[in-house]
Amino acid sequence: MPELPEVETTRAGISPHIEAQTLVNVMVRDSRLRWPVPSDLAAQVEGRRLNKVLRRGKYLLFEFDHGCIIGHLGMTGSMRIVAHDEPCSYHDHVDLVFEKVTLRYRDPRRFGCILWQTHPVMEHALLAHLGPEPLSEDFNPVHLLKACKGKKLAIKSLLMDSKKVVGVGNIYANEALFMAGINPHRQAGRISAQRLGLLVGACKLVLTQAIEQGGTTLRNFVDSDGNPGYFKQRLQVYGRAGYACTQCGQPLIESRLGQRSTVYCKLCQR
DNA sequence: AAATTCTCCTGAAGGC
DNA sequence: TGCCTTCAGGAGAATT
Repeated sequence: MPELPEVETTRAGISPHIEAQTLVNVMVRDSRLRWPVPSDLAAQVEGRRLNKVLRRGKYLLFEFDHGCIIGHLGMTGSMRIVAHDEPCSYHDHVDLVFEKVTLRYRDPRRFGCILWQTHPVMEHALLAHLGPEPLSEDFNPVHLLKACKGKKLAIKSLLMDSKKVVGVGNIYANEALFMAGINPHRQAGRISAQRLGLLVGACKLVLTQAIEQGGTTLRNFVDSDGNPGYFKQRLQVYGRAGYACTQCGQPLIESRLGQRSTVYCKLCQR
């Protein structure tokens, strides 16, 4: 399930292969994604030169002079560079055919999207109200303290709210809260500034490490070359319910928080 | 306004 | 072996 590190791994993997190339053909085999692939997508971009592949949160932005293709991998999406004659298979919904290679979008569960936005791209409804990037200076203890002030919802839910900070999904929210020693169920407004500062640092560290490892492969995430990520070996709590806490040895607890699997140590996280 | 629940979807995993 | 049920979850939309 792609989170920010997986999306960044994808962006870094595909961009050198397609930047500065002309997009010669858009092939939509199945437009039924989270939102329909725009029927005018081909007309917008065919024959145009791709400038850069950017990322905002978990959105990939394929930037042309006049606008951007906005892509999201949802739960099970992936984008790979393939040869023009590579046979496609079930769930390979969209191909962006460039001069030298094809970018292939695959998404079995179809929770992702492929959209078009004429510049300025950040005015798109999906992008306009996003919080700061977690690895930027704008995500800092003061920002998080302000976001948490007076809030009664669980800190984990707040951390996963893209209006507060983008890119922190379920896996890394669990991991960051463990690293910071904070119980995921604790009300956001009832955490000291100092501990929120620790949490900011934990988010940055866990995301940075995951990017260095090429992301986390749980079920079917593969990067742009079809390789899995290796961060799974580093996970401390996610997927380890019932197993021993790496700090104190007590069995880790699993609970549900906003329909999300939440794993933590009752002793180490308060 | 804030918080919670619902919704989309398919493959994997577990039970019998 | 095979069919059935349950579960996973990104995040916007709908509801409380």
